[in-house]
Amino acid sequence: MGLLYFLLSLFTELLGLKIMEKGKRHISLKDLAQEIGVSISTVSRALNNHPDISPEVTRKIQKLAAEMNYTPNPLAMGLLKQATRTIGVIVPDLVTHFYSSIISGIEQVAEEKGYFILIASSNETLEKEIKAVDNLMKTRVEGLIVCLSQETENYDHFDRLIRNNIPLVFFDRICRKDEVPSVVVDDVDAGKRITLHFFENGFRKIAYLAGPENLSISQERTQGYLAGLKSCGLNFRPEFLVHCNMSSEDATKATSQLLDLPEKPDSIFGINDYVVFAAMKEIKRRGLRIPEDIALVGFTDEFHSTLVDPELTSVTHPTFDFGLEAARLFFRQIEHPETKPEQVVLKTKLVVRKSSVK
Amino acid sequence: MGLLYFLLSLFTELLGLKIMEKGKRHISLKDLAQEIGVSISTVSRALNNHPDISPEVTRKIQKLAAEMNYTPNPLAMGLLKQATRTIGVIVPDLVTHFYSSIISGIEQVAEEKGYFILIASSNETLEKEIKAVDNLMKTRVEGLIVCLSQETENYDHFDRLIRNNIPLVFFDRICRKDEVPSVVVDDVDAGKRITLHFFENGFRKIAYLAGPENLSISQERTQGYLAGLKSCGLNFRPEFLVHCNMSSEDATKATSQLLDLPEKPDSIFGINDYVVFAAMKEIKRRGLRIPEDIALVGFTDEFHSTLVDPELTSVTHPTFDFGLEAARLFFRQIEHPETKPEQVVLKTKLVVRKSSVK
DNA sequence: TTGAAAGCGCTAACAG
DNA sequence: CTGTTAGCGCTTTCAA
Repeated sequence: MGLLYFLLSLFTELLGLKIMEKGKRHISLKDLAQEIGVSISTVSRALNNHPDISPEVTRKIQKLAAEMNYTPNPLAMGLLKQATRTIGVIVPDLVTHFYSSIISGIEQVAEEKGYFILIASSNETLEKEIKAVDNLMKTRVEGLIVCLSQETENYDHFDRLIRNNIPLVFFDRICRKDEVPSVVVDDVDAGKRITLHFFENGFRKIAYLAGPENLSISQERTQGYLAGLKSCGLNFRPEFLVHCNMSSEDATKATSQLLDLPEKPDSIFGINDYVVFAAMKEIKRRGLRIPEDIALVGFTDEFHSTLVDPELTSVTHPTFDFGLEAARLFFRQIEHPETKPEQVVLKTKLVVRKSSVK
Repeated sequence: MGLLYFLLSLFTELLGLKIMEKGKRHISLKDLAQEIGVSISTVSRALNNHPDISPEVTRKIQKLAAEMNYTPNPLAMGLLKQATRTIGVIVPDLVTHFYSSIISGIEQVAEEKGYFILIASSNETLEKEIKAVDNLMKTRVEGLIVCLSQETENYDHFDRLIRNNIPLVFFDRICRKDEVPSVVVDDVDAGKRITLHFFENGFRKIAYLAGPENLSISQERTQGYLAGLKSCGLNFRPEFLVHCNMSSEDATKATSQLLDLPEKPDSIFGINDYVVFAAMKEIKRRGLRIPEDIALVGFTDEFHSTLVDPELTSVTHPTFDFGLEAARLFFRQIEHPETKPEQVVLKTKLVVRKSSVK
């Protein structure tokens, strides 16, 4: 470390700077002002290219600022402007490609607008979701972009935000549809399309591993499932609709339940990656073949669908666009607070692979 | 929204509060002071349980603060204390379970200490890594916990931090070993163990899909690989050591290269999830069987190892502990700035599954 | 026991 | 063209 200090002081001397003592982490306007011998406001103006300041002074100040790599203190700016230029994002988990990709989309728009995003995971629990909301609000994010946890049935923690006019956007798993802008996919349509796809490929005993009943996506896809059955002229069998949560364990149990039925289904679709993969493992564990004995379709991402054997037919989301749209809705609120809540519906794609075609 | 406003005003009235106008997002000490009719400093002291303030006043103020759910403005605190209680974390990607889990570990310690973490992804590129460092420093994080991107060979952006005594911790993929505390695993040992494992199971033509040459983990595991070969009495064949980056595409190409050799390897181990899964796909695509024709071992997480077919023998990291240790090293720097940089080495585990046993 | 004032870094209205 | 001042929310001397 001695060497480093030597280098530092050398560097300081070369620039002929008075300040920049050891340990000084950040340069302030005051530092620059003292260095040059003008007032703080002159420095501030110069850096903001205020026309009042003489060109040479401006140049000189900007040069020094660059050399000392001055960056405005966001805390001071935040305090002053009462705006932190930070968005909080809450997702059910960070491992799933789905959310990571959405976050990238949000990030892109945020960056264009000069905003940062603070990411928090609810780990699919209501408790952590509430905590995340509280923590993010404590840090004075300007608003939140959220995908509900699987447990969330009570919305008090969001109602508080709505009451205070704090910008909020829901995506995928949503609530308070009329008060909060949201981005979703055509879940009803997706559920229906899967059902039709099974039917067209000769499957008649179609089962659905739905997620928690409280989730909007579960409900909508169930609607699609029912509509699909109807339009195929198939009867709905209650025992073929099983709810489970988004964990491997629970999904395995639910799959078992289906496979233990006196009359087994010949095809299953599941609501998310964990559910589908768990189903696949359980089916294989029992020595059943996919798709010959049981066909399988899921909602997953490209990468994992083609990783497993057989490759999985699945509904893929336009995840990146999901993020883009969510961020856009967010900034619409920031920039035009009076805009009415809008819901953006994106299209999904059913990508057919081996797991569902005999 | 009309209803919500009504409820808000009702709520306000019930509490008999003068302030809390529409649109007021956050309560300040000033608000509380005005409400009660004391000075700001009295409120501040009361909330900090300063002994000077009379018990009744203290109680009254604390009650009001709770009712109006006052939370101190972290921007103001940060400005004042010159400490944001925020840590920046930079990982190569967010999709891999490995990093998500490490982040959880970091988060746990951070939370205990009352710190927040800001997560950024380098997307395995140097460019985004540098940007992430700059952005995080701009937001005045107190320091960084970093896993290098695969491209990082130049460390200027970190040297700047080191020069300024900004707390820094590297994990897994590290550099500046003597100046910066770090957490790694016994990579040499892991590489050696895999090689021995292959040997013990009858494989003699052992190949290694190494990552980028500049990465510490690549180098160390290569050492282990070489040591392993030696202790088995096998000769090192240069054509069996192939470098590739951490993408599926590149890994597929590298695998092809191995499989195109006049004398193919009978076993391969790869450095990370993407590499291993790409290798698996390519091996299968060519109609080769695993493990009969080619055995496969990788560094992956539990979840994905058991997802694929055949289940994958792999080295798993104690990811959560990784995060815990990294965070601890970080706080050691915050709390005892003079401590010498320390390197923590964690143990890996070789979990044997079907992909490597005939 | 409490209040007034300064200062953390910054901008903007107001003076010169 | 440039400096002075006030204030964003908070803690902490210093005064009373």
